[in-house]
Amino acid sequence: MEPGSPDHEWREDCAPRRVLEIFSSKWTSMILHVLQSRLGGTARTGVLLRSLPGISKKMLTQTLRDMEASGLVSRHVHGTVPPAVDYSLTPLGRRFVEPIELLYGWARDNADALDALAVRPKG
Amino acid sequence: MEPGSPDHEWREDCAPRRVLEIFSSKWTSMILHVLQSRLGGTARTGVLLRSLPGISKKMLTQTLRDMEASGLVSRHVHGTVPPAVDYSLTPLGRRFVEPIELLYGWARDNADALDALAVRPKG
DNA sequence: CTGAATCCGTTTTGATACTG
DNA sequence: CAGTATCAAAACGGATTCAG
Repeated sequence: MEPGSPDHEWREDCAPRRVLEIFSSKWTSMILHVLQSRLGGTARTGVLLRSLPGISKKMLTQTLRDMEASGLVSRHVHGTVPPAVDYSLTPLGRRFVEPIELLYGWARDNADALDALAVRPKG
Repeated sequence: MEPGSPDHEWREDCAPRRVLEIFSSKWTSMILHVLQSRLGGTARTGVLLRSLPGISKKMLTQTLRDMEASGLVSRHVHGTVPPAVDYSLTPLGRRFVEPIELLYGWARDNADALDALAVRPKG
């Protein structure tokens, strides 16, 4: 066989690679998941913060800003004291919940394979 | 309702987060995919390089080293001239191909949602 | 051909303290 | 409570050089 031809021409802007970009942002998919688990797909900042052990306030805000710019969530500010802000899934955001739940579902069903992974989470 | 309890206690070492680590490495899942598409789950360095437009030799080698340490691939050196090295999926690696194909399949079926994403790939 | 080892700059992530 | 500023560390990634 002539192995010369790169048949797996994965263009840099192909669909799978675009999806990967969502998962390559450390917190984006987890935020979408938490929002999805809430009635109305909405949660306040503090809820998100407490639902994601390990995230810092800065990364949460930063990631939410990026997600808003991408059209995945919408931001709602209530003019109250003390301040209250909540974030909701947009219709686009709701679509991306699907592959995320698919992936997380596989993970829960295959925890044993993950235990076999020789690499521990960072530490 | 008392909203005080963080019911979505996502421990930092839970299964979904462990899977995310694979996808948060830019090339890991793509390498697994290319290997899976080959008979025997094996490919030589040059094939991988040509199959993944945009990857550099350095990142390929580095990622493959990490994957070997994680137990996802095995490295085989042929004592020939010129040198020949190929990489194969381990049984563990084959398991992780499943969620990857799941995700890529969703991406291919939902390219329209990806087009709607306001954020373009980097450039 | 494979791939290790530099140097270097960019991007991402994160801890901490601070403002309204 | 929500968000910002600052500083630091880590990951990422290209270019180059060297070796088997």
